[in-house]
Amino acid sequence: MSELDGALEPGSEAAPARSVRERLIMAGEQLFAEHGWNGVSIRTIAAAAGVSLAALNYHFGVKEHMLAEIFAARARPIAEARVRRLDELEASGGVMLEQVLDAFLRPAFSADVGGRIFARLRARLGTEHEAFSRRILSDAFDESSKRYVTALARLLPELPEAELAWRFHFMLGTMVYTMADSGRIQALTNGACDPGEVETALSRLVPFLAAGFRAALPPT
Amino acid sequence: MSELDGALEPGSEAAPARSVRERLIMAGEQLFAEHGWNGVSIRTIAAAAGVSLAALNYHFGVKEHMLAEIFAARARPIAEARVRRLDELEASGGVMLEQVLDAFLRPAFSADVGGRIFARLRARLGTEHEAFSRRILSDAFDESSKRYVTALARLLPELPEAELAWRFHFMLGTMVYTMADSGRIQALTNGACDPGEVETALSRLVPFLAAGFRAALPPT
DNA sequence: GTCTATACAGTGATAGAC
DNA sequence: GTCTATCACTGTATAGAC
Repeated sequence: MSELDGALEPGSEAAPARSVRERLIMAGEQLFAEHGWNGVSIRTIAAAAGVSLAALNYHFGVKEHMLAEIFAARARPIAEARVRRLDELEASGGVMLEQVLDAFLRPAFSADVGGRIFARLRARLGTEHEAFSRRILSDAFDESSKRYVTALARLLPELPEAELAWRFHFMLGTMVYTMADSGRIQALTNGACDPGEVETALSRLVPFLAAGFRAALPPT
Repeated sequence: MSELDGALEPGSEAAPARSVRERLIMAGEQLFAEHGWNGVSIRTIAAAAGVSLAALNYHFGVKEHMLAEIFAARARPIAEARVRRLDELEASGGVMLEQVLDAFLRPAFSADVGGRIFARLRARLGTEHEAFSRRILSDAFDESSKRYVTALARLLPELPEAELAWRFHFMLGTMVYTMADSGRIQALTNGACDPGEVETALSRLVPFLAAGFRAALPPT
């Protein structure tokens, strides 16, 4: 972004001279991940990035905006991966429900870099219902999620629209709660189950959800 | 609790003279529910209860302890109702999976008084994984939840212990996420679905979860 | 034991100079 | 764009009255 970056010799990735804004975002992401939203002050973040407190405030205004930018930066690749996988599936013809669910869930769980960081952030936003948190989530995920709802509707044609929306909502609950890794399952199983293992969690989650999506309609 | 309460004429419920501690807890519950954990200061709570700041600190020490007491007060009746319903079910003989799930979920959703208040608190605690939050949840729910895991294991004898734990964990995810009412389902359905309606949510949730619990084991 | 008054270090945010 | 200085406010602690 900074016009100074161009002066670096080519081939030197991870350029040591990043813009102030980038340094702040990197420091913020790491510190928020380590200590949580309230566990770290913007002063600490500014110091870690080597800038002054007011410089941080100049770039982000309020603390929440900083979180929003960090979140959006991580969320976009996830939403894009979801859409790409769905495209591939639909192009390949006969799609199975399990494949669609895996395509939706896997990018969120994998989250190439800094997975845990993003996961807890996502979980926390999912439980707030202030306008600010809603906006962050909507901007990041509404578009791709609606594509999945459409795809699921085609796979489950007998399911009324509202019922499908509920089941999609339930899926989000299992996903967010597992990503949050609150320690509840460890407490109940004396540590036998660990939601931190991506493949284990997914191999458990997908069949569970697929059965739920296919469940017979409740008697009205 | 206060010995002054006895002086009131009988039949006057909602006694106007409560102990300082009770007034603080009532004010704290309402304000936390409205504005969230960080949205309200202990000064505000103390003022709402008509006592001084230091009096609040005398009773609760740190802010977190106040939340813990409020949560425990709401959680205990829920855990008790769960155990009572399970006792009744088991005493009546032939138990259906759907009945067990309903018995577990309904008390959390109903939460006779101040339902929303508690629901959001529960959801938020479910996403924190600090030792403090874990302890609150464990103290409140581990015992009754383990009874349900046992009951479910009897109903689903072919399910390995670990698999059952995962599915129980997924159920908690759908429950907490629905109770949190984050607005995601409204965003995706343009407001057509409202998780705030207890009977609607339960009638959707129970069949979904029952199918998930009954799902065939994934191929190893 | 219960409560008040007061003080303190640290927070997010802002104003205005450079 | 970035700084210094400062603001109102937070959670917490203590000393002492009843």
